[in-house]
Amino acid sequence: MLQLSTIQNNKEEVLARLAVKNFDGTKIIDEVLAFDAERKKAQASLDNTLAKANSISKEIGQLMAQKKSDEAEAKKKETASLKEEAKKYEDQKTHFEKVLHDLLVRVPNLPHTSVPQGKTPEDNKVVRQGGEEPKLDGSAKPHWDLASEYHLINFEIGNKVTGAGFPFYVGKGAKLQRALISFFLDRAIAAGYVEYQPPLLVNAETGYGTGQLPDKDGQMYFVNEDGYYLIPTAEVPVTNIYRDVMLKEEDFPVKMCAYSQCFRREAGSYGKDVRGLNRLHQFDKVEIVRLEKPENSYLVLEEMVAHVEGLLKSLGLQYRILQLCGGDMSFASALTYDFEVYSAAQKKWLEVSSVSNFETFQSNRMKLRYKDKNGKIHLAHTLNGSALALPRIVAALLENNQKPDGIHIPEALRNYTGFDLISRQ
RNA sequence: GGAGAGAUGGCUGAGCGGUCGAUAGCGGCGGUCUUGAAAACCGUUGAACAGCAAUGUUCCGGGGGUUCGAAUCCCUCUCUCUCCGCCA
Repeated sequence: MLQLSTIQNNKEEVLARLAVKNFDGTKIIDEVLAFDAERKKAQASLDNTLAKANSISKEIGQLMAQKKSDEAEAKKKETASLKEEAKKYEDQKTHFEKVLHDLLVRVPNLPHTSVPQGKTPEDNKVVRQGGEEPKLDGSAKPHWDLASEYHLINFEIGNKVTGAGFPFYVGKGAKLQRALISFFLDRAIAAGYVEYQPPLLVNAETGYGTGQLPDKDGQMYFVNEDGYYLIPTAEVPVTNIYRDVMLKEEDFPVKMCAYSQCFRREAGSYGKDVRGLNRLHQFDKVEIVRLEKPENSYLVLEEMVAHVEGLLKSLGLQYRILQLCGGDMSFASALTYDFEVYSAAQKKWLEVSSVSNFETFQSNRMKLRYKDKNGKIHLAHTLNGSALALPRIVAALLENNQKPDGIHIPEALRNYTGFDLISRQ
């Protein structure tokens, strides 16, 4: 959530930057400012009333100590009207605070000044491209055919046991999953990230902390009985470890990584690009999360991009890095790079990672702060990225490495899989 | 699931319904002493909001209540611990 001071001091700039995300903030920002003024007024009135009541109470205390109970009784009557007044201002204050918060929580983060204007994925900017285009002949098959031909992934039994979007991984398919997870985690750990295994269910407060709520309510699976949400990404539990935490300057950098399964309802996205592994309700992902001082966060973002890029190079996949345009960015992000790998048999680019700097948007919600050397308190910056999401990596690996004798496993993975070829039985 | 105990400042731990934002110890910071360090001694040391400031208000797990006045009494929720039951 944006800081009130940012909105108060730079209203015009805030509106202009929101417009880059195609968000018309004129009405809501005016409301925010108006309600904040009301809130302050109520607070000031309440403070005055309470100050009066407190001083009378003290006098009563002194009178009682001196056994002057008559005078004390007289004083008590004076406070009756103050109590009512205080109650009134208290209610006002609570009301305005709630309204203000509900408004603020609906305003997206400001995009970084470098973010290009745009409405659709076509407006994203290609930053760079790497890897070689896989050479396949006309008989190349998409991964869903390969998956069934080599008995790696079984969508049908997933349909039967749960529903669409919940496949079973089988045999070498399952092993390949495990290999990728271990490979990604080991690379993150080697880069200095501390591994966490987070809970897969979180409470609503946590959902608000990272910005999924209220924006993405309805996209998360919800366990009604206990009020828990299934996590759409490990970012949610891992970043919230630091909710309501006051760090010291020397605690930085904070580098965390986590493997988790991710659950997404994907409501409203049926029909398009959903074949095979392209879009699932449950999938595996290794996430990297960082907390940083504001002055370092954009350097760190580039570092994270380099880390993800290194993974894709190791796997020998052709990839490109996009800077997302305002319209394609998430609610909470200030700057996002997406990674896509080329799927040779489907002849299209598949998103496999998203690396973002949230600046203080999440930390303001979470009260994630640090004290600098002078004891001044600041909000920390939060960043995260997928490193990497498995399903589309698996899709690209299967498709791009299909040869007449089977599917070849990239060198970097062979220590993890224990095999270098998936062949027909 | 049943029974009981508890939640206080960075940590440990006191706290009678009326100068309690809170005793004390540890830790932190500053100083004295020392060539330097340790020890000892002295001082200092929570946060949020409003205000140029003086200052005021709020915060003793969360929420509600009683009272002129609540860390202290009552209700409720959450969490932690102990015992019993169940269990991968």
